[in-house]
Amino acid sequence: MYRILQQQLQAQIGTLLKEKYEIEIANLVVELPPKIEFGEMALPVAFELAKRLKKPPRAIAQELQPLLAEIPGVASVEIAGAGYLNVKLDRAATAKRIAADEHATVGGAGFRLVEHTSINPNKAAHVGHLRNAILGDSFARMLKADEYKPGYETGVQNYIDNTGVQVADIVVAITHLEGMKLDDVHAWMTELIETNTRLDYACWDLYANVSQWYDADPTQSVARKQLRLDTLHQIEAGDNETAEIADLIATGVLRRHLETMERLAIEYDFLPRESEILHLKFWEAARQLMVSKGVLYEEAEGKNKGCWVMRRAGVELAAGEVDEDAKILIRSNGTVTYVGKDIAYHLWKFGLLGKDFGYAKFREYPAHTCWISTMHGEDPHPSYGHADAIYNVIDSRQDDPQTQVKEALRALGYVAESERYTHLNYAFVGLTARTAEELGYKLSDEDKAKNFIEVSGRKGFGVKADDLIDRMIGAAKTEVDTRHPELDEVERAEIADAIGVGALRYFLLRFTRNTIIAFDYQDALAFDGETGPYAQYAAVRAANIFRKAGVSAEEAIAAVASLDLASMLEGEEGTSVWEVWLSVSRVSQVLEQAIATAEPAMLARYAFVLAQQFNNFYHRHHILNETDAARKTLLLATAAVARRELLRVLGWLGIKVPSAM
RNA sequence: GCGCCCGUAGCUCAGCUGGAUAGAGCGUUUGGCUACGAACCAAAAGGUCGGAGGUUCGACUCCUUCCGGGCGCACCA
Repeated sequence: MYRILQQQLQAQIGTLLKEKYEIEIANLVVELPPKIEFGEMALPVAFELAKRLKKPPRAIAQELQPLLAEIPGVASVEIAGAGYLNVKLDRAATAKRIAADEHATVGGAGFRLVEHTSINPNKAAHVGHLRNAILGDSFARMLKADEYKPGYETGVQNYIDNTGVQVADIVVAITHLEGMKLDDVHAWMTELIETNTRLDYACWDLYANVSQWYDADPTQSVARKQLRLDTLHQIEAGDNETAEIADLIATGVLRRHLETMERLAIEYDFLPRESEILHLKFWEAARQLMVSKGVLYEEAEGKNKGCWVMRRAGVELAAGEVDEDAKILIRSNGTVTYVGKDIAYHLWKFGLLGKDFGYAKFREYPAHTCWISTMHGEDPHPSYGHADAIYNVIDSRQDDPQTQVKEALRALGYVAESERYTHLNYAFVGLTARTAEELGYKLSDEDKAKNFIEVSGRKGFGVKADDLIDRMIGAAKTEVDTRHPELDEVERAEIADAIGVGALRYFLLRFTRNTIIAFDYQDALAFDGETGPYAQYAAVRAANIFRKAGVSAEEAIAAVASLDLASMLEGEEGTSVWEVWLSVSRVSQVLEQAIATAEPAMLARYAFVLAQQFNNFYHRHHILNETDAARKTLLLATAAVARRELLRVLGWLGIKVPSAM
């Protein structure tokens, strides 16, 4: 609702400036004043015009003032300070429009492909992977079509590098350190299932072991590295026992990852795998395209002689100069590099490759199917390689290669596509010294002095995702058990689940993307203050009011339409109620901004502000004891709209509200 | 060496395209539960926004430079 009025104001000023002064301003600032007494919207436009019109800002403001007051919904316009135009809204009329759920819509048509999670399927997921998945899942929820975003179509994919070195490492561990053959691997995996042991956890330790083993004996390290390389090549080639073992392990670990993520309400539509990108010869198609357009060329001189390379973004060369910094896509031995394969994959995402995966069903979620890539798929099947815009949730340490892929698209002439290619990057997750020591890691004095300790899969050092989820839910369960002994075990467990997951999701979302998170168990397990449970609690309290009042939230909201609100929203008491409505009205504005900046943290913070606003209101106005019937109706409706929007925003963040807390 | 990111209260972080007295949470001190359940609310203390210049009517925000910290720059994926 706020956004609608804001847009109207901007449009009105725009035409006014054109008619009166023949001036156009690209970005008309309409902001929230620092204090509610100044009104609901403030325009510093007069300052900007002062110089161009050679008039004092106050005089300009005076000329604009009466014209703005004519906008429907605007109660008055005042001039403040040196020339601010402060707009006061018609509170009663605006509140009724909010109650009727009038709001600006966000977004537009087109298919948006969000890729996130993308964990190497060779060991358990850790807290850094959770940041990726929660960020990606929340962003996908923000984009997904609903009444706020009628146009958006989305697909969520999780890229699986099942033929990379990390999988090769785990295969070396299994075949050489553990001495297993294919049959043994089958037996081992069956045993793990029977003893209820997590495969990805077993691999976590094996991976750490083999990583140390490569360099444990200096006389052997060359041979052991060669073994790793040979293993990798066998896996890439396929159709052999090593590749079969790799597939068994990678698929088993992948299933575990999906289970872990489903605990956090994270689901996927499609799992494209590296093995199909190789075997369906995506790269060959991309290579031909790039060569034909002159983007990929063979280097004849310098250190990269004999390689096929691509120019980096923004590089200008004089005639005859050798581009030593060019990105190598094909090595002199003829093999393709990672960025090369990634370019092929991204051409597919935009439907520019002329090839598609085979699709097979892989996992059934309660409401939909998750598909996986195969050579020869099932029919009928969906297809995801036709995106209008893509969002890749990838660690910012991958900024460089991501830029190369984008540059390749641009150089090939797909400029529009490269502009709709968003690398949704984020800083990594480290551990605080306290948490690192708690996990049994011995720290040097140098480490202790740092703000964070880096996790290391090769050392087997980090916080495993399932361990963290277990502890979050466990801590919530302890609280629920003492607070609600009257509820049965199943219900208590459900509530603890919602709280633990809500706390975890909020904890990893509240930081903006480029903030390095130093993960600390103590901070994550806090359920007070700016946390997920705080926001959930506000929604639960609101729901309790309606249960006791004997009316539904919907009825409470509907009752506002026939109420004379004007006097009830003025004065100190009225303003404290109005402030809740004003906060509530900003949903689409915040959502729009959060999508534009790809920053779910903005919505997370807004959810907290809404909850805070509600809690404040809740203490100040005792709704059920209110004797004035009209006032009680307004207070009930206030709680109802606050709850409605809080639920909406928490839904975009993937945070459920439990039945009780 | 080159590129990108960060430096805001004791701690952890917000601060949207430059706008009014720089905001939260935690922690500290104090007050509030026979309640719409205190996973809450209220109040207080706490800041030369890393330093120095500059642009501007106006700078936490833009530019330059310096200091401090992080990450990335391979015929690894």
